[in-house]
This record gives sequence, structure tokens and C-alpha cells, in this order.
Amino acid sequence: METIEDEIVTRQLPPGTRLDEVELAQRFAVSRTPIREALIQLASAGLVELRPRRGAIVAQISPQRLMEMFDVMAELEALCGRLAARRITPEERQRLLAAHEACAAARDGQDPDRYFYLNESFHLALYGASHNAFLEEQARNLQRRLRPYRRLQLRIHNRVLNSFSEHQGIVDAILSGDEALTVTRIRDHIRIQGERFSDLIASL
Amino acid sequence: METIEDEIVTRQLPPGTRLDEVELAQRFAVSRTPIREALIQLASAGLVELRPRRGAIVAQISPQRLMEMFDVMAELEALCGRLAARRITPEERQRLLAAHEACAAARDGQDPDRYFYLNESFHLALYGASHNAFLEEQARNLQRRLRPYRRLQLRIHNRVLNSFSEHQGIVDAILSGDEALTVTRIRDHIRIQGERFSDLIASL
DNA sequence: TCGTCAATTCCTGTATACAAGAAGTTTGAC
DNA sequence: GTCAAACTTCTTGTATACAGGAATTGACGA
Repeated sequence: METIEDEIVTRQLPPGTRLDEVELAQRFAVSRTPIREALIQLASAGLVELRPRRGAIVAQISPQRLMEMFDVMAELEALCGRLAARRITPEERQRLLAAHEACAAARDGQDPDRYFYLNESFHLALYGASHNAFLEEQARNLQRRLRPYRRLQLRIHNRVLNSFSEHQGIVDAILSGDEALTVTRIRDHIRIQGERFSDLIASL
Repeated sequence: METIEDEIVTRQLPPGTRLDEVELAQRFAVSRTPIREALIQLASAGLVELRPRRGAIVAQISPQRLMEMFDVMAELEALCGRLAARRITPEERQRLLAAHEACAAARDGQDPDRYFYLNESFHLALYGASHNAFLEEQARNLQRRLRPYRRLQLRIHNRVLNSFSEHQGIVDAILSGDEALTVTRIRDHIRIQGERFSDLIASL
């Protein structure tokens, strides 16, 4: 079943939408209680904004804040990479390469949506190779929150091709065990997304 | 008034404690509804663990996971420092130095609790100087979660003195605008806490 | 004496009712 | 005609009631 969270990240409920508890309760055929509890969770995750006595709205994220989030994401992923370069196991190496090759197929297939999906798997494989479960959780959470914006910017001309070649550089750096190189390449890879996104905003 | 969160971070409710909704409701003189909503929030913040149909307990954090959290904290603070070295304003510089000098007084006064409190202000000043509000939030959240453990390890012999001299090094690096030096010094400063903590654990 | 199964009790999860505050509308005065 | 104030309506926040699992305890059998 589709959850409220799904509808937010897929933009069926765009930022700013008022979330009427009664309406949601009817739509999901439950009482207001579980809806309220879900909204509190979503507020903690940063997906909705809870204004006391004035209801919930889908969180509005300013371009400024989005850039800030990308900067933090870059650093979290860079840490994943640094740890992975040191700690990756043969199985994880296998998984990372498999995810990378799947991306190659999607790139050649000219399917941005499919590339987007597989790209996520690639990054998840990277998080897992860090051998730091807490870091992995944090990275996954932030990835989820940034998902709609990353998706948007993959439609930019040549972004899929560039993204893939950046992945190649990251894989090479990790497999060679070069921590410093891994860090700079991942940081650049993520920060480029933030920059491309702000280009997109500026062009509107 | 004292909140459930306060009682958890101050260890009045130690990890593993069962949180009976009815009992909490009586103690705070409210119904179960707001208690449940508070527990959901605390679960999102990682302070309590919510087991479906089996109630809530104060989150148990394993030494392993704690070390992982310190690693992430180190990286978040290092990022704060890197950005601060580049962006700090005269007012923020003032605030950072004031917090640092207040720590000096507490160090000389041999008052670990007071030092602990002022130490937090110092780190908060650092977060603020990053000019990244999202990063600041993340850092504050994680600082809050790690608070009880950091407090514990300040009682270790000479830790206050060492902590202060590490602060001095960090301030110098930031004020000189040396990003790389700031990053390594902050990273070490935070990671030492994690290591000291695991020493403490090992000695039990 | 110990283990297993069943019945009871307790607690969580959901629904519903009620109270109180915010928003919108209507009416009156200037 | 416009602005303000009061009243109405709608929505959130809290309390309470009820239903369905989980845990505990006691009895029975090995």
C-alpha cells in the first residue's frame, strides 16, 4: 500500500500541502490516532512540518537549505567511502561492482528512471561497505530526504553519463584503497548534484 | 518541568528501562495519548526503542554502536570546523573565544560538571560558525544523544586538561583559517572521546 | 523437579468523544 | 463602502473506551 511518506517523496503531495488529519484518516480508512502518530514520525524525519494548533504541512525546503543538506550528505558519503576503502570485504566489493555494472546497463539503455533506481543501490552498497551501521542509517535517511531533488537533476543533459563516470572513479579509488582520493571524488560527486540542482532552480 | 527526555539523558531512566505508558501517564498526570506521541518522537530521535506490541524501552546503545556514533560525530564536527575556518564572522569569533575562556575558568576551578556544561557551549559556538543551519541541527542532535557518554569520560584523570588544550588547538586552527589543520584537530578531539570511553568500558 | 501448555491478565494499538483554540464569516458601526 | 468585532465553524489536542496480542502464572504430565 502507498503510505503518506511515499506520496510526499513522489511529490503526489507537493511541499506546502496542508495535511488534514480527518481527510487522511478517511482516505486510509483508519481513525485520526494512527494518522497523527504517523505525522509525528514524518515530522521527526523532516518530511512534514508540524505547527502547533495549526496542523501539518508537507515540509518546504528552501534552495539554501537544500544546498546545506547536500553538503552534509557529501561529507557522510565521503566518510562511508573513506571507511570502505579501508574495510571493504570481497563480498561487498562484489556487490559494489555488480551495482556499478547494472548502472552501466541503464546508462546505455537511456533510461534515467532506471538509472536513478540503480544509482541508489550503488550508493547503498557504498554505505554498507563502511562497516558502520549508524553511519549507514544516517546516510540512508538523508538519501531518502534528498531523493526527489536528486531525481530531478538526473534529467539534466549528460548528467547520467557524468554521474556514471564519477562512479567509476569512486570505485577505482575504493578498490585501490586510496582513502584521500575516495574522499575527494565522493565529495565532488555529491556536491555536483547540489550545484546542478541550484543551476536548475536559477534557470526557472 | 522534567520531561521523559531529560530523565533519559540524565540516566534517571537507564538504558533498558521499560517505559510503561500507563505509569508514565499517571506520573505526568496526562492521558496515554500524549505519552504515546512523545514516545514516538523519542524513538525517532533514537532515545527509545519501540517494539511493536511489546512496548517501549530506553534505547540500549552497545559500545560498538557508540564508537560508530562518535565516528560520525567527529566527521560532522570536522565539517563544522572546516566551514567555520572559511566563514567565521567577527561576532562568531568573539563568541567562540568567550566560550573557550569560560572553559579555562572551569578547568582551573576543578569543576568537571561546570566544564562539561561550558564545553557544550563551545561546541555549539563552533556549529553556529559553520553557517550551515542543517549541519548545525544534525550536530546538536547527535551531541544530545552522546551527552551522557561524553559526560562519563570527562571524569577520567587529566581528561579536562587535555580537552581544553585540544580546544586551544582547534581555536588556533580556525582563526588562522587553516581548514586542513582544523579538520584533523577536531576529528582527533572527538575520536579521543570515543576511545577514552571504550577504555572505560574495557576497564569494567 | 522441570518443562510444557493453557487460561488469565496486562498492555498496546485503534476508535471515538469531547474540549479548546484558530480561522472564517457575518453583522454592525463609522 | 470599509474596517472591526463578535460569533460560528472547523480543526487540533487530549481523554477515554474497547479490542486484540503478548506475557505471566498456574496446573498437569513426564
